[in-house]
Amino acid sequence: MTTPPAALARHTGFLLAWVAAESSDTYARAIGEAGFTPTQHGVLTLLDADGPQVQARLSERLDVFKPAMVGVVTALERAGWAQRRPHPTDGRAVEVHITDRGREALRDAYERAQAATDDVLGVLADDERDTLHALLAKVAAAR
Amino acid sequence: MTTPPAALARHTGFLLAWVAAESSDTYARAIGEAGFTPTQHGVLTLLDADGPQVQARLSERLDVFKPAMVGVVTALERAGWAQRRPHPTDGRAVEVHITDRGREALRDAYERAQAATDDVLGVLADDERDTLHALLAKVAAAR
DNA sequence: TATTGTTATACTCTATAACTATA
DNA sequence: TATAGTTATAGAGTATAACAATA
Repeated sequence: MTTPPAALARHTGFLLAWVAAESSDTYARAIGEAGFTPTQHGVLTLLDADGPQVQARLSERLDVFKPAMVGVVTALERAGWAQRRPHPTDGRAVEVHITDRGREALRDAYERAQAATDDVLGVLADDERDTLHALLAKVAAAR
Repeated sequence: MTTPPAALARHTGFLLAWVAAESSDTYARAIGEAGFTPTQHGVLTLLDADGPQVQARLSERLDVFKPAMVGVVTALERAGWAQRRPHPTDGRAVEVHITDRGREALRDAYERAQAATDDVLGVLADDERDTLHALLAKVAAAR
C-alpha cells in the first residue's frame, strides 16, 4: 500500500493504526536484521533498563501470554543474550538476566531501530516530532 | 496491560504502536457490536465513499490479500450490506456495490467508532487532537 | 487454594500456490 | 502471456486448558 484512502484517513483512529503499522513493519525489519523479533527486543530492553525479572512479570508488562514468553526467553538464552537463573527465594520462579552480549546486541538493534523510526517520521520537523511524542505519551499515560 | 513500561515509552515508534494497539482494540470492539470486523468496515467505507469497486482494487487499497478479500465480501453479501454484480465490460471481474442496508449499518458503526476514539483520545484537548491528526496525516501522506 | 513455568492444543490471521475463466 | 476471482493449504501468532512443583 502506498498511501491511505482519503475516506478512511479522515478518522484519527484509522490514521493512528495505519501509521503505526508502517512504523511497526519498518521497525520489525530493522531489528530483524539484528536478529531480534519485536517481543525479544522488548524483553531484553526491559531487562537492560530495570534489571533481572521473573517471567511472569515480563509477560504482564509486555502483555504477552505466559506460554509464549517461554519460547521468547528460550530463544534469547540460545542466542546468548539472556540467562535463566533460579529465583533466590521463590523456588517456583525463574529470574531472567541480560548478558553482556545481550547488551551489545541491544546497542546494535537500538541504532537500527532509530534509523527505522527516522525513515518513517523523517518528514516531521524536530519540534513536530517532539509534539507527536508528547501527545502519544499523554494518551498512553491516561490508560 | 495498564500503561507502557517507561524504558520502552522513550521510543516514539513504540509509543505509536502501543497507542495504536489500544485504539485498534477499542475500535474493533465498538464496530464489532455493530456486526463488523475491521476489514469489513474498511471495505464498506470505501464502497460508500468512492462507489462500486472491483475486488482487486479493494484488496490493493486496504492492503488485504486477494484470497482474504473473497471471504470479506462474501460476509458483507450475506449480511445484506453489499452485492456482487458482474463487471459491465470485464468478464473476469466482479463489481462490489454497497446496499441501502449497508449504508445504515455504516452509520451505526460510525457512531460507535467515534465513541471508541473519544474513549482513547479523550484525554487530549480539541486542539491537541487536531494537532495529532495533522501530524499523523503528514506522516501518512509522505509514504 | 493460588501461582510459576511448562507442555499440548486449538484457533485465528496471514501468506503462498495453483486453478478457471477471461483478457 | 497476464489478470480477476477463487479454492486449498501452509504457516505464524495468539489464546486456552491442564499439569508439576512450590508457595
